[in-house]
Amino acid sequence: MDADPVGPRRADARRNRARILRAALEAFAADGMLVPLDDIARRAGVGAGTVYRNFSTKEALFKTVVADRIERIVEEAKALATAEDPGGAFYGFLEWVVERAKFNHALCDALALEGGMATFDSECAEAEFAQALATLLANAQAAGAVRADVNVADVRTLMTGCLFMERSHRATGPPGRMTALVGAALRPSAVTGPLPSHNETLPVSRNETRCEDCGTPLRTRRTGRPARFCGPACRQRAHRRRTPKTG
Amino acid sequence: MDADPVGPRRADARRNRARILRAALEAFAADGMLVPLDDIARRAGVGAGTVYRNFSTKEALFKTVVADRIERIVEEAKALATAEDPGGAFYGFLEWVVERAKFNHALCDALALEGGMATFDSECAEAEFAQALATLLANAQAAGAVRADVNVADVRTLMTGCLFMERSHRATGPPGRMTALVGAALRPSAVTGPLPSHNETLPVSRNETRCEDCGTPLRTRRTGRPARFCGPACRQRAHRRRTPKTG
DNA sequence: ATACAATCGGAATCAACAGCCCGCTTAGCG
DNA sequence: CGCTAAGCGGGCTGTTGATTCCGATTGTAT
Repeated sequence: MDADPVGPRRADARRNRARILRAALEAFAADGMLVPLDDIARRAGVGAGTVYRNFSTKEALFKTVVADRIERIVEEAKALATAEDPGGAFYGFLEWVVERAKFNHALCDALALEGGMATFDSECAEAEFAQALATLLANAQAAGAVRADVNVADVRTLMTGCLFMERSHRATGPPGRMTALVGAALRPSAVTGPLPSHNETLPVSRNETRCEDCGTPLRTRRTGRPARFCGPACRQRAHRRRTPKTG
Repeated sequence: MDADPVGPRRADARRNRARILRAALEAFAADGMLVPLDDIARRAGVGAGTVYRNFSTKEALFKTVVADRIERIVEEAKALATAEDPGGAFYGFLEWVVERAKFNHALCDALALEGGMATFDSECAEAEFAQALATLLANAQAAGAVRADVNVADVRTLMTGCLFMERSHRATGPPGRMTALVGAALRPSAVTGPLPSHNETLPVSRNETRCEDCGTPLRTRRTGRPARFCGPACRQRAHRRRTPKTG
């Protein structure tokens, strides 16, 4: 899938591949997927062409680098799966992942990708990660350390959410604060009522299908442009609002 | 600051401005700041030049659109400031904002901007928002509905975090679930220990300054390339890991 | 040392976009 | 109606970044 020639014959080629991987690791960690490929090539001391002889696309390079890091995380999760204190293992793992990924822009980008990281490493790392996390969660729940009404998907989302929050909170608060708060939400003592569940499944498309003024869901319709308001009142209000103040 | 000619003389110009604003609202809501300006122009049925005659830059247009939405939110917050049930007002506001912004990519982009949304609307909307939120929070805390050890910055971050999570959780979970969880974390019953605070201030640069293998913080040093590992062991392990599998 | 094929490097190509410019249109006044 | 400047559209320019190409290098086997 990557079309990466992993075993080049010539020694210099093998050396170059390693330098590229090293440079990519640094560069992606610092700036995420947004680093120009040329920068990586320069840091590695090779030409752009050489990068492409090793990795079919920039994305393939990124995936390779990230998959490697994720494997490390999975390793850790597996190691914790048999810990004597399931609660501690679970919360510790959460904090560990966040703390570790916080400084790695690449990991953040990867973990935050639409639909989790399902697109990575031909689902292998993904599946392993989900499995390992599920085990940690189940153990912790069985031990009564985590409220019973959360599932793996919730935890996955919360994890990437913590990452996101820790990064944006860096300027205004101490590290780990957001993660600690989310951790508190997972403790059984935090249960104050039922969580929203899939009673009424209303799958919403990614695009706006709500009234622009009050947020009410709107029926889709084929009459040219989609409807934008749920009624004349909102259209009116929105219009007044949109009209230039001095008009 | 925007250099927007808000009151064009000619009727058609005024009409065009309105159409642009309308198109921008739709387009930004659907795809955030990443929509090409040409798309907005096309949706509005005008040329790109016309957009630029009304808004000095694409960003100015974006800010105008977003500031408007934020004003609405501030309005709501102010209205709730005197509610008879401060706790309900606070949590309700949180949910309302998330629910409302969830379907608006533009608002998400804006709220998540580095350093909150400080860059918006010449700090006016920003200041108002912070003020209104602080009031809601203080009231709720005074009423014992929110744990006392969180501050406005925390809540701001959590709010944008919920936004982020609700969006990425859309595929795997029911709406509002993440927000409900975070809400639980804010309830006094969730307090299980002290939150991390600014005891030891270790300001970390945005770039990687940690061991690439174990995550330990690294001293900066001026010897050419920055250090990448905290010791030979990690360097070794990382190297083994990085070497092509079949080599 | 020599030949030759694997590799290189980095210039060239291609595609997106933001923002600018200028000749053409047309609203609105007299 | 006819004039005139405000306003318009969309082609043009400049930049950035991914990916490709090919003549110049350089390991390596002999």
